[in-house]
Amino acid sequence: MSNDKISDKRHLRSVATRQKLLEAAKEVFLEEGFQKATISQMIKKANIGYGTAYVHFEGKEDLLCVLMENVMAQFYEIAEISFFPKSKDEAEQIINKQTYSFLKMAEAERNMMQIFEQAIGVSSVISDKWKAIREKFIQRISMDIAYSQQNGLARATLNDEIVARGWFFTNEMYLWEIVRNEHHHSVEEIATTITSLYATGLYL
Amino acid sequence: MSNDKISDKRHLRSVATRQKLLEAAKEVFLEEGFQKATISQMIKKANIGYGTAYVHFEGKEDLLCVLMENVMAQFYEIAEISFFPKSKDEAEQIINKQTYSFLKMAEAERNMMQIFEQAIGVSSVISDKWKAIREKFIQRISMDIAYSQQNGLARATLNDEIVARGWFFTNEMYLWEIVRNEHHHSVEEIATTITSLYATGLYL
DNA sequence: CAATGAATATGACACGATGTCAATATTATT
DNA sequence: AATAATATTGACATCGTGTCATATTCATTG
Repeated sequence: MSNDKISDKRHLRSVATRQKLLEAAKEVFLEEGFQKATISQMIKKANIGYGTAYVHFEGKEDLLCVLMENVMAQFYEIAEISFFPKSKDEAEQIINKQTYSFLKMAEAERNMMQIFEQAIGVSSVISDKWKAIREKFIQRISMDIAYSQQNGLARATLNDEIVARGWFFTNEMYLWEIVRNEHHHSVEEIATTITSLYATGLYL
Repeated sequence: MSNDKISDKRHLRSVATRQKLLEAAKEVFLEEGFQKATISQMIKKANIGYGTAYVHFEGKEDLLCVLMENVMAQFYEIAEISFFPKSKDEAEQIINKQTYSFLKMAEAERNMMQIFEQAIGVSSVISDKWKAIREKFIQRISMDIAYSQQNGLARATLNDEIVARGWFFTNEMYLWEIVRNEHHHSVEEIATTITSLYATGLYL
């Protein structure tokens, strides 16, 4: 009766095993990568019964979704950065900051982002999660471009959505390069270079 | 003795079964997608013994590699388009043409490219094939940028490789959008818009 | 506090896909 | 005709998955 569920011993045990499994899953994912990782490995490492895993999660994908929740939330935060520039230079400055934050996520969360990238190629559930993030960014960027065009800062002849998608694509692909540690330049240099190219191309 | 292998009945039979399997594989891939497609299905459709498949190919991935050979060759051809502009306008024109050819491939080979994209996310062999194509393009674009910079046509302050990668990434992501039929604009409009943005940003 | 019921955990099982291999069949050569 | 080389075959072992009937643990009720 008191505290509803908190003091329910069964519920407490349930939460604990769920947590054990999540931690084991993270370890296995990081050791094996998404594809080679198996539920069986995670179950062994978590010291629970085989069937128990399926009580708490639907499978590998579901497990990873939960493990990536906080990272995905951070992306949504970055997408929300406000954008009301009064000049071309201010616009470039804001964009540069956003791009930098975006790419820095790749470094900060590299390990799990590597798993995430592998999973995107395999699991439609995970892929959809990332697509939602992508569309969120593109929608925001489109609005930013439209705002700049209405204020006479940006070339109005260009279709905002096409530009927004193209711009995000550059950012996204660099993100994955950095995640894979395959980038040959500093994140700062990449951010400033692509931002400069973009701002010069779009703004007047 | 005559014609070495052409008139070898055994060899002829071998080539025929290999071909039967390739054709069956293509059908199954297109019906089921890369992930759901199974070797067993292909074998059944080709009317050959189970083990026979593994004599000719190492597995699904290997099969798809062969099926994509001609498409991949076409990408390499597009990458080779010569680039010696004498003005900003001429540069934009050449770039637009190349981008258009590139994106048109997505439409022309949509069905198999869809399978290819799925496979890239799953198979490291296929993924490497695409990475090689990507690096080929980026290398060529880098050279083109350096050429323009040396001739005073393009902003020399920008790092050519960073710009080249960013530019190709935009192209590539649009390619996959078109492959998936998820683009909301005509290929022409996409090509001219992103080219205009790029050329304005890079050229003087 | 015993008994009943609900929530949780368990592992044996059936299924489907893969790749291998010893045996077989077909064709070439001697 | 015998032998060798090449190509084909399907049964088998293996592995990962997801389900489900059963068992266990805990809460509630009379």
